[in-house]
Amino acid sequence: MKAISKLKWMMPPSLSRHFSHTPIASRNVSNYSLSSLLDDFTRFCYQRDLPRAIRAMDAMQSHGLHADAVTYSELIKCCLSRRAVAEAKLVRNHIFSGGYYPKTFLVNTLLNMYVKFDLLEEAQAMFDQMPERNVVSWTVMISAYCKLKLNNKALEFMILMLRDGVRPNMFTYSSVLRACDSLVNVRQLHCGIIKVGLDSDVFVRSALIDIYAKWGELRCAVSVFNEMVTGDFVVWNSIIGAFAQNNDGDGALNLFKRMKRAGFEANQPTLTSVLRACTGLALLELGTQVHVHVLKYDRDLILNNALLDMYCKCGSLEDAKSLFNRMVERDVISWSTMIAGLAQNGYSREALELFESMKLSGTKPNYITFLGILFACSHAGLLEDGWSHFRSMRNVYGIDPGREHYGCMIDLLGRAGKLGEALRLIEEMECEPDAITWRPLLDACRIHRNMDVAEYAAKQVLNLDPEDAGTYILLSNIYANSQRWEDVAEVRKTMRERGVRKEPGCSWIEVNKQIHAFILGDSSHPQAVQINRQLNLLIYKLREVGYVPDTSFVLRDLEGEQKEDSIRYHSEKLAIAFGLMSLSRGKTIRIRKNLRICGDCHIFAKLTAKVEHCTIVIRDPIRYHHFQDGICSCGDYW
DNA sequence: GTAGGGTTAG
Repeated sequence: MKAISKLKWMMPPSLSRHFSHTPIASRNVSNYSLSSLLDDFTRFCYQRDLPRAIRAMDAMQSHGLHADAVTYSELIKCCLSRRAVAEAKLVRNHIFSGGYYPKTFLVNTLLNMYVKFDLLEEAQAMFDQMPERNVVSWTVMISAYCKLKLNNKALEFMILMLRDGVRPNMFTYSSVLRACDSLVNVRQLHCGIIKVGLDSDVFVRSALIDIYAKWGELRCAVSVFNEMVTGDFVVWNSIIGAFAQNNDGDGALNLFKRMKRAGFEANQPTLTSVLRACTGLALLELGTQVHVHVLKYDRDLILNNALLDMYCKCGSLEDAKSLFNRMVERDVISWSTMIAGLAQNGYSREALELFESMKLSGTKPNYITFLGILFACSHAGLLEDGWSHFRSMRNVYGIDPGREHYGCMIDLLGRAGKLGEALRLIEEMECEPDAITWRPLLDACRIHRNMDVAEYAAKQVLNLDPEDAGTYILLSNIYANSQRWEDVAEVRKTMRERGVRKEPGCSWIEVNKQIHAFILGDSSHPQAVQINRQLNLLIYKLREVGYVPDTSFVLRDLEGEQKEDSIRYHSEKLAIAFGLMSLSRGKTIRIRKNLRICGDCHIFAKLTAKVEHCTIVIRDPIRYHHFQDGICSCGDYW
């Protein structure tokens, strides 16, 4: 009897057709109790009643009884959904306690279970012992390695699979695409996909769009998207996310409109991508509009985090703080976003206080949290706090400081004028210093006018990043300051030879949900004449209260020979003038720019805020300046 | 029957 019940499920396919699948009870009435044991087990499995199913399984085991593979797979699903690892192991042992090797499909289910429980080594051991592996077995392993970002391993498995004569299907491709660590890889796989006609599968399509976007090939992503005949909302989300990721906020927003016109409703991932696009463009008005859509998902953590970031990046701290306080659930990302947001907007003390609340709340800070903390310390010149948080990273939280943390500390020491200590810290670093490490030291040298260290630091940056236009200009300015004209000429020659071009200063402002861009001295704006008139008027008014253009900053521009004239038309000044004339009184003027603000524009903005009784927020690539009543939130320290 | 897609902080 025992033997028959075992054979019922473990029989090799070739033999099983010779045996009847008639219930055991009907063959032998005296074994009725065994049959009911099996029935109980089956029922509990399908009812997802894990404790009773396990008890029934124990009882069966003592009689050597086994159920069919589908029932076991139900039980495994139940263990998975309850994250019951110990029970899952009991099930595995029971399944393997028979005389035959279980069916491939059942082992695949077990494999998947190990992977989901992050027991990859055990999964790998089981995979190695499998007498036969089908496309599912291979795909489970490949997608497990993809998820762990062990890309090489995933691609290696793909090759082993092909050598084994198993053909990849759409499941395999949609997983393995993520493992591509070069565009060449993506294209090779794409060829294979087209060859076997799997390019029409929507999963494969969204994976292709995603990976092309990751490698910056938006055009390829768009062609994959355009080939789609039937709509699919995840593919829409992929392409919107692709544009958002590649900093093409306009493209993302246009697609979002098209998606809505095509009759697809925006869900959380869509809205998160759209928010990311608004964040990148600092579109507060549009972002606030998206907030209305988000209300439907007001408990969604990821979406709230994206919204929080949008408010921080748009420099609207009041909205950010009120959202943060309302959030029912907060994770390390919410806290880190809020801390970094406060720090970047000049509220360093508040950022550090929030960090204390975070610790009290029981959320563990991570690598990124500390970047915000150290940024807060460095931008407020809090030397002691900086050191103590920096040391606590390893001592208290077991996080090894990375280059970026060292960069913050070097920034902090450098700004405090401790250039020697900063240099020593670079020498002490365990990781190789890179351009990001040297650049803050270079900035500090400029502030403290230490030409020797500056020259050294600039050369280090250019060794590591020969394309860094800002550093060439800084170096040439340092030489110019010391009247070393031959060296100035040499730097400019190197720049020309290497084809390095200075990015022109550009500022953006949102008026009536339209973005207006201004470039240094640009007169292409339809209202250029009025803007110039407004700007001149403003400068006249500011001179009355003591504004003197600070031409020493002109030295930062290679093209700055015309001195006062060139800074007069810096892009942020044009944007401020335009904001004053087109926004209603009392509305905050929000400007985003691609380069860091110069000292003259900083004074200009402070005085404008005072004279015109308005608030101006300028976001540069690193931080934010809130100008109000003649002062700036950065405390003139940036 | 078992395996696959889109979203958040530097």
